[in-house]
Amino acid sequence: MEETPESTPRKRISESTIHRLSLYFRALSLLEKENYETVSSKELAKREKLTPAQVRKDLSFFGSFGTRGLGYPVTELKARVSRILGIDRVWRVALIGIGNIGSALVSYKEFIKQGFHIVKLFDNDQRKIGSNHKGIIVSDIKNLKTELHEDNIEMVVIAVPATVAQYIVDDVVEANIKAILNFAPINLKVPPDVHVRNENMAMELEYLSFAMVNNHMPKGAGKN
Amino acid sequence: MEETPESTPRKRISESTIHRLSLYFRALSLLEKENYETVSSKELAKREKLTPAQVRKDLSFFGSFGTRGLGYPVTELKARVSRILGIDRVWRVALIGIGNIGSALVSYKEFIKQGFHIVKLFDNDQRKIGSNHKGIIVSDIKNLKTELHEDNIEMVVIAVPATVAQYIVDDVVEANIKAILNFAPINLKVPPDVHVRNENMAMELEYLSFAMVNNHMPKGAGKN
DNA sequence: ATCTACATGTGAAATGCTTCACAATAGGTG
DNA sequence: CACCTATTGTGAAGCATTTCACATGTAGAT
Repeated sequence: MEETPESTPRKRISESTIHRLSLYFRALSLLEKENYETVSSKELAKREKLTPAQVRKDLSFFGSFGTRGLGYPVTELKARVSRILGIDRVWRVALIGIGNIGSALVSYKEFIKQGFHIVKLFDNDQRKIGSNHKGIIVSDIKNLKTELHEDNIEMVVIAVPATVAQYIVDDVVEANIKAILNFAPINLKVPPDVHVRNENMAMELEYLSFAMVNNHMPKGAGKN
Repeated sequence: MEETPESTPRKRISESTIHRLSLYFRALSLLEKENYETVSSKELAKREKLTPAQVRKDLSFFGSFGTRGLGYPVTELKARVSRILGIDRVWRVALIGIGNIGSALVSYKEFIKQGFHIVKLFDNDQRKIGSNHKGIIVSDIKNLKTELHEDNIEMVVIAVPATVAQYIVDDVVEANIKAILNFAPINLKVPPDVHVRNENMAMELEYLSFAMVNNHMPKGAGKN
């Protein structure tokens, strides 16, 4: 049979597909631990509450990784998915804002597991600057631009209050960073070539609230 | 002109619309602080990087809140959106797992602001049980079921390791809780009438990673 | 060698979501 | 009052995503 290497696809891949790739990755990691050699789209779908057709279609955007009658080879597919997601490498990440959220993220295991290494911390609070968090010394945010550059940072996580987030992002953008994960509940303005993803933890609680007061049935209810 | 009270709509509201309601709410809160009396769909859209048509369509699912030629009354629309989302009230929330993430969430301001009151904490670690976090004493997870019930908890936030999350959720479900926000990177199995929303912070970094290695243009790039 | 069971990969259909475009209408101006 | 500008609310069109359904292919059993 022919090798089909995963490749950058011609068509634009949807946001949902990319998010599902993350789900496949985590399911495959587990399957690998459980010593599965192959897995069907059906099983993969069941584990992440998706449909088999969706799993197959998602994967098919990137190549043809399975064997008819058998399914997908777990270890190999995991490697391919991690390659597609770009997490088959280490990313150098800086974290700005060592408050509640920031402190939690420094020790967040899932980041490390997936190659996101927080190697730099920034804050503006004199009591925090110079202190040590998990082996990293907190830098003064005044030196943001120069230090981001000197340390070859590729991604930045913003965990500062909404009121100052935009000013900080402006500096981050000037430091030529192209990927920002934002925890501040505000819409950041950046140039068109900078990627921003927002993490808004209250939003999902609001969704639950909405669902409760509107008897919104959970997705997939009544399918089993 | 006629009053159009917001009402539970006939059609199923999409997940994206609900999430955008959260964005409208936060934009309106800001506009209110800035003493705007009215706001157009155009301005609202600009502030949250959406399109005016989308704003109008989203709102129209719930009623007719604006005035042609003028826009929407800020304070009133905010009140209506918060009512639609069910955040015009207090929700009694329990938080399970007082690790990195859990500790951060106890002090997370956005929750309180929107009516999500964490009134109960649980952990299984003897060193943590009995300790005081922001005025709340950590309970033993052994008493989960009874205490959730006795304290009229309506929502639960799960911030425990993935390996034990399912066991805990089983108890939560038995305690008749219908809304769960899950921070563990695992797909929780629950009965069809229980709402689960997942918060996976690594997922958004993976998206950024994908975007970077695939020169995936940011959404909306080239529109300005 | 043939048959059966299983499962992928994929066009095409179905469904869902977003954007368009315009009638309706409010408010201001002369 | 007539007119002009601004902006909503909404069917309908356009576009995107999901699901269907089946041809294709593999492995194992007899």
